Amino acid sequence: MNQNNNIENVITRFAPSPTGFLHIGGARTALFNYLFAKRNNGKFLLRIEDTDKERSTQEAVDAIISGMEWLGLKHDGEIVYQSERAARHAEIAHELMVKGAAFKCYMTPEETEIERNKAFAEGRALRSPYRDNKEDFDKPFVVRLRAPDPAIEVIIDDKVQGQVKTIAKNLDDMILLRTDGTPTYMLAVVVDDYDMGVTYIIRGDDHLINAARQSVIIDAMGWQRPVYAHIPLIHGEDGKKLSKRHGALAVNEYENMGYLPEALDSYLLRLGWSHGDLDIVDLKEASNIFSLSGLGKSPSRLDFTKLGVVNAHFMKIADDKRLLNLVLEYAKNQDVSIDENKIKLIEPAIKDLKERAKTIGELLEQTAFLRANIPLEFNQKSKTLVEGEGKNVIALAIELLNTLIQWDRTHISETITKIATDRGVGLGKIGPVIRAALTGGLVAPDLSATIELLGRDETLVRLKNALDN
RNA sequence: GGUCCCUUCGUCUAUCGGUUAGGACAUCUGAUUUUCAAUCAGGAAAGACGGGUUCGACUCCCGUAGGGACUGCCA
Repeated sequence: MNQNNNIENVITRFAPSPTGFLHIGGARTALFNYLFAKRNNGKFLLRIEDTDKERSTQEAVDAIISGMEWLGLKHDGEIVYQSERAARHAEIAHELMVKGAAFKCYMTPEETEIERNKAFAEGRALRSPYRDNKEDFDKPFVVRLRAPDPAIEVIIDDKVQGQVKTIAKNLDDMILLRTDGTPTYMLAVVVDDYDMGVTYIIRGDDHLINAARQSVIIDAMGWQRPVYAHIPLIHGEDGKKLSKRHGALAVNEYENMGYLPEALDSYLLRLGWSHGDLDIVDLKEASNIFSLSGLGKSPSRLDFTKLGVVNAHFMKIADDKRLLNLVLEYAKNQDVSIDENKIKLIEPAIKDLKERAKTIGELLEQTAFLRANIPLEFNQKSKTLVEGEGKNVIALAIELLNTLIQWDRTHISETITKIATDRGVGLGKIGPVIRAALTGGLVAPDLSATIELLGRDETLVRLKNALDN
């Protein structure tokens, strides 16, 4: 890629509030911010927006951090905790008051409610009766932003949404400092983004109107506005808002379901972003080509079938040892115990089995034929196959395989063909019988591969057992 | 209620006024076949609706319908 195409001085951030796990929508937002920073050799910062002490929890903070780690979205620098910056936020609020851009509002909650209803009825945003008051009272107060005159147009140039105009009558005198003097989100984001040097803000379009509100603060302070890119939200499979009903919101649930992080990254990337006909793109490649112009304006739906396909792709190219460990871990979570000698059987088989599985869970299922114990449980079909005439086939198989010198699928395949030839029948008569004897009906790879993977000892034991059955 | 955003095959999307509207997944058909997959070949499948602008609109404008967001001393 042409490094000269870099945009200078790119600093992005992901700023989740720790009120729950890292969900799929947040993960995508983080991903876009990460990629945009990487593409431009910039920085990707992480800030925890924990100004709401009631709802923020340490567990949520941990979940977000571990979720991002799992996805491979490493942030630069130290994590900024918004709650630790309250004094700085208050300082700016006071500066805004000095500039006349903010004021003390003494409305009680009841009075506010009445004003709000009035504004609602008039089709405009809340304005405080104290917005022009200069007098100090000995009463509890909040600090509000003095919204621009009603007729003024606040314009946001958004990289995704284009130019979005908001008429100021729809902008409220929003609260900057609560009665207890603590900052609200609206103030905190602006101050933190400024202090952190954030130049590009990529976030959900539920914040689109907030950009207008926040720009009022930025302008009042005489700061430079960041570049905005408001991306559409992700919807559930039914096209409705993503909610718990759709299940699987938290990224760690995807991990538990047996998806690979690089697959989730790749899938999420294509939800709302495109680059011509490119489909499956890994993080490394995306880091070279990601651009804001590839972002779409319309919301997209989650599609687990497609996620499965993408996951299958990444499983095929994943390291076998890593997959083995993931399978073992998955099995443990499912209370499936696998003893050492079975693991020895599974390890070399991963290479073949991963070609046939969409998830780690399916990969575990694929190992079932290896994990089966003697005597095998035969399903109805295989039971019939290993009886009667089938016994002769099995007997011959035992004889030939027993003396086979090179135990690999090529030679095994030759042996099976020989059995068919010896008995004067087609492979179709032989294969199913041996397969039934070896697996009892469980799914398995190609027959010769199955035999190779089972190994000589296990193969012969299973065949003899089927014979004695 | 008000303001803002969105609308191309079932799904993710390409198209940046002129294309037989392309790709991927799913689906269907065929090939392969020793289970289940995988794989290969081929098919069907779309511009929400109604007006404009233009020689020409998926593309630009307006309206309608549908979906979404915001409208907190939450973020």
